[in-house]
This record gives sequence, structure tokens and C-alpha cells, in this order.
Amino acid sequence: MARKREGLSDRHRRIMEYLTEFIDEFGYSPSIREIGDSIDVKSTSLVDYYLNQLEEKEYISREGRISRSIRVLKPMRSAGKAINTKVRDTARAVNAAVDNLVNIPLRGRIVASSPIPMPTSDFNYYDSESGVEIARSLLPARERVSELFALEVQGDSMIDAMVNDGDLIIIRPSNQAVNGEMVAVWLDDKDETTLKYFYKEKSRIRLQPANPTMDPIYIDNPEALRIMGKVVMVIRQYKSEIL
Amino acid sequence: MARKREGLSDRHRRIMEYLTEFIDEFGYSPSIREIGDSIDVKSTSLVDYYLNQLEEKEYISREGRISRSIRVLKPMRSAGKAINTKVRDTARAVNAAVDNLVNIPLRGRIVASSPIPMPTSDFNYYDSESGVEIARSLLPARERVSELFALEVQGDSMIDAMVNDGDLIIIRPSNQAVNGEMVAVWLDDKDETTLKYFYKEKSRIRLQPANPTMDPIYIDNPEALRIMGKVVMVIRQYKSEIL
DNA sequence: CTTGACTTAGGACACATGTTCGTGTTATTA
DNA sequence: TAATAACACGAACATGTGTCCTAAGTCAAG
Repeated sequence: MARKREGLSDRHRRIMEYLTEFIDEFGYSPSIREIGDSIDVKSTSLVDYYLNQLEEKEYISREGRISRSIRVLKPMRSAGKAINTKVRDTARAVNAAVDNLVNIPLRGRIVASSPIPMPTSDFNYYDSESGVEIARSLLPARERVSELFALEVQGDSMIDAMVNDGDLIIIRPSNQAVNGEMVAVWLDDKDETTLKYFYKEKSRIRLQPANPTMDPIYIDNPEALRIMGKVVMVIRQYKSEIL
Repeated sequence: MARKREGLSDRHRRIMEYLTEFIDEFGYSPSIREIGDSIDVKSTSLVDYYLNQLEEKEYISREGRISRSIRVLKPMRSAGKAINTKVRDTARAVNAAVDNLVNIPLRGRIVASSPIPMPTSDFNYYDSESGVEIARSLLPARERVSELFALEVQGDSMIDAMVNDGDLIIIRPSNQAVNGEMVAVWLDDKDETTLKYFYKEKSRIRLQPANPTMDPIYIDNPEALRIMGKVVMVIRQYKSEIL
């Protein structure tokens, strides 16, 4: 059993999954004792102990002395067993369809100087990673939600794409693009990932920065460019210190 | 006082509004006594009585003996009209939607060269259908959702705030700010609205652009600056032509 | 007027639920 | 090995909270 102070222990993760699913199903949060049962912990104080840690790490929030007041800040769904995965996925898909809510897996960070971490062919990489919840109404009508994934931008290297440190970008994997689409591309010669508007011209490819004050890049050799996916959305959150 | 068995009485309506707003704001349902206070009813039994009627009419659902387990099936806001027409779906779907999704009114466009259209003191926010739906999990924990509104940015004039033409910005009205917060301010001398990080220094105010390559603006006279609100989120959508 | 359905109060009651304290156990580090 | 921090249990406690019983006021119809 791990004893490090950083990160979440297995118990923390199971609690987060239980909370996420419980609230998703019933619409209100479970009691401390119910949480205890779900992770085979007998004493309410221990659950309280874990909940305080989760609150500390800002995975949940709750109001003192108020029953069932837990709110999940970073939803976490269980990967489940291989068998259950499909069921759960369809269940989630159905839910999402009616719900208007989709959960997009957060696949890590993206730095300009390295390639985009793509989904390993392995499919149940939903792992107990936290995801980003998006209202379906914000996405294009027929977007294939199940393919989407999210990345957190690290560093200021994409300011010419009007993307800032800490921004979330939501991407649909694809190795081709239509003119005018915002794509994530890997440039061989520059050894970096950027976000640009894609335009195929007669004999070259033009990559246009989102920032209108900046000049386009021209690529003559189509081999030197690898399209990783299409950018569907960029989300920037500002957390206020005090409320 | 009406005595018809059909329809909702004024009290019913007030309870529904209270429930809708409370759950929208806190993410969990109020207790019977809290509901009682909100409509000036002292006895819990009377509230229970009303809640049973509302449950009978399928305006809410709740679990026996479980605290704060009320779920709103037909959301109702102060304006009086119910929003969302797709409420006829299964109770569960609606619950999830109501709990996890918040609808933020889209109040119009914002141009750098004109002040931010603020909420008319009048309370009928929810009149227009157009709103932006956001998963609650994307917002700060205790954000007072009911105050938020969204604006669509028009023009390229805010690129130094890393905000593009067509972006949605979500704002919480406020006339003051804490150091480090991203605020929407109106600058008297420049006659324009901008989004900047706010820093109050000894004798002046520093407005720092989000774009790290750009220089800050210094304001010596605090009167020349009007804080309109705090920026909570920026959303940029890329619609792809073909799917 | 009488009846009965509906509405309102007040409060007792049981138990659900968050909090806290004391104690013991396990792992990490000095 | 000893010390310390993190983890774990159980029980006592206070109070939050839903339920239910009694009683009474209000209004429409017979």
C-alpha cells in the first residue's frame, strides 16, 4: 500500500468513482456511511478522513454539517472490468445523449516541443483518469463524442494559436483535414506541435495562426507535416481566489 | 387563495423556484426546514404536505427517509416560465441534466470599443432561449452560477487578452477585484473594454495582458477604470465543415 | 347550518448523519 | 531501534432531518 502524500491512493480513486456514479445515478450525494460501505471501511471517521483529503486536493467540495452535500469537482469514472466496459460505455453514451453531457477523457499535457500523446491503440485507456465534462450543445451537431479527448496545454509556446498555459484543448483524432479547419500538427523540421488553421494550396500547405497579427507558415513538402487531429474546442478557466 | 385541485398554487410555484435555484446554486437539495423558511412556513409537516403534492404531480421526486434527496423534474425560474422542454424524458435523465448542467444566459456581443452590456437590474434574465450550457464541474466549486452571464466576442480587438473573434466569455458581475484575477474593465481614457489580469500596486493599478509577450498597462488614477466583472471562463469553438 | 375536502400550525419522535475523541496499527525515516 | 506520520477502528455525541399525529382554520357545496 502506497504511503506517499502526493497523488491519489487507490481508496481515494474508488471513492471518487463511487461519488461520480452515485450522484450521476441518484442526483444527490451519498452519506458518509454509504461511502464507507462502498469501499469496505467500517468507521465513519476514516471516510471523513479521506473526504477531507479529497477536499484538500480539490477533487470534491462539501459543506460542514450538511447531509449529502458533497459535490464532485473532477468526475472520475471507473474503467471497470473488460466485460463491463462496453455496457458502461453504452450506458454512458445513452445518458449523454439524453443528458446533453459528455465526459471527455483528459489524456495528459501537451507541450509544443513534443508530439501529442495519442490514444494508445489500447482502447480501455479510460483508466481512472479525470475527464472534462462538456455540454453536448457546445459541440458540433454530429460530433463523434467517443473519439474526443482533452489535453492540458503546458507552457506559453502556443500563444500564436491564442492558446495559453493551462488551457484545455479538445481534439478529435484525424490524419487529414479540410481547408479552414483548426488542426494540431507535428512539424518535422521544427520538431514541435502547433495548432494552426489548415489550408492546402496548389503546391504547398499553408498553416495560418489563429492570432491574426501573425504570419502563416508555408510547408512545401507534405511529408514534413503530420496532422494529429482536429481542434474542436479550447477552454480557458480562471479560478478566482476568493468568492 | 385558489382551491382548485388542478395546477399549482402560488406556494407550489415558490417552492419549485426555490428548489430550482437552490440546487442550481449549491448542487444539492435544501432540507424541508430550509424550504419552509423560504416560503415562511413554520411547520415541517406543511412543507412535507406540499412536497408530496409536487411529487404526486411529478414536479419533483424524492427518496423516503433520505436527507436532501429532492430532485427537480421540471425546473422553474423566477421569471415563472419553465425552461427546457425536453423534460418529458425519464426522470433520471433530467436529474442528471439539472444537477450537472448549468445554463448561462448569453447576453449579447461584446466589442472592445463599447461598454459591456450589463444585466438590467430587472430580473428577467432567463427570457431568451439562447444560453450557454456548461458542466458544473468546469466551474469553480462554489461559483454562484445564477449571476453568471456569457458574451460573444466580436472582432479581433482583444487578441492581447488571448481572446479571439467569436469566443465566448463567461463573466460574473463585480465592481471590485482581487489581485491576480482576470477582469473585464472599462478604461475611460482609452474608451474601451478589455480583459486583463488585475493587480493593485502601491500607487497605481497594473493591468497585465494574458499574452505574456505583451506589456502591462498602468493606471494611476483609479477613477479612470471601471471593473465590470470577473472573467470565469473563455470558450472557443471550432466548427468543422464536414464530419 | 352541516359536511367534507383542503389548508395551516405545532411539535413529538425516530433515526440518519456529520463530528470528534481515544486508541491501536502500519509504514517511513532518523 | 526509536520516533513520527499516516492510516485505521469504534463508539459516543450532537444535531440535522424526514415522518407522523393532533388540532384547528377556511371555503365550497349540499
